[in-house]
Amino acid sequence: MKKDYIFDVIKNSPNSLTAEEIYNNVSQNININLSTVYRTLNNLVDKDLVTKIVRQDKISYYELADNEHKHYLICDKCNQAYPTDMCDIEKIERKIKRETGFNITSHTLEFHGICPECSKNAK
Amino acid sequence: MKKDYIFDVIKNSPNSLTAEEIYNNVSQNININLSTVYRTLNNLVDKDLVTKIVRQDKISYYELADNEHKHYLICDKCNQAYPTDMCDIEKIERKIKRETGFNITSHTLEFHGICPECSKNAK
DNA sequence: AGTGTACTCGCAAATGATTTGCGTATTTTT
DNA sequence: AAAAATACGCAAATCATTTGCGAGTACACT
Repeated sequence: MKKDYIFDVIKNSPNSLTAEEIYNNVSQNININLSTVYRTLNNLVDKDLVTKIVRQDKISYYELADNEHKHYLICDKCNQAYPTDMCDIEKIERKIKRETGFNITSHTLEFHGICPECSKNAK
Repeated sequence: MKKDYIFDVIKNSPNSLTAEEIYNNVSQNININLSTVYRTLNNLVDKDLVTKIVRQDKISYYELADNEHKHYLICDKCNQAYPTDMCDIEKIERKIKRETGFNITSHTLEFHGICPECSKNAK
């Protein structure tokens, strides 16, 4: 099953990948079609094995699902996403709920900037 | 100039609008083409007169630019975006910078849930 | 008024990520 | 092994957005 190849790539990647990156990677080993990658990815997401992340650039990124609540530091130079678990938004959420009555179920947070690596290279 | 019609719609709208909503609105008064709307919108964004907001649904929303730093409470029922200025992320940003060296220049934050209105209607 | 330059627009076609229909293969169930 | 269910490739469809091009319009300078 090609699903296994796709899932393996995701499991072995330290960072989130686009469907195309996954496709390129898997293609090195077997014949596969991009639509199969997308279909499989949606499948894995439905089964909560993989998390789909929609970033501001309108491209979706996929990574191994884990229960940790994470956010990303996205470097505007190299476009890499670095996960961080620092997130004290719960307080803000409580405050909003208290003051507006809006019942928050989730949030997305994305930081943009320049990663240490790119800062270094810029010099 | 059709730009004025477009800018007017944005100015007079209490909430952010999609390109299509703007197109529909302007179309009631004058003949206009969707591509003109998009072109004009990009123009206004470049001039910092209008802010473009990319939401998780991959559709862009446009609203009058103001210098206030805002975030949105997005209702998953009615899909309306309610701005909020509650945002204490600066602390988190400082912490991240201190601990990772990542130089953050901006962030995006989006809350999802059910707005009071929809909560009420659900009953 | 005449000419040149620069926008402004409409239209149709292109884009690019993602999805879908459909027919064929492959696997799983009985 | 036959039937039922999935998986897959391929080509075409989607959908928001962009772009090329050609015509129309405005402004500037002589």
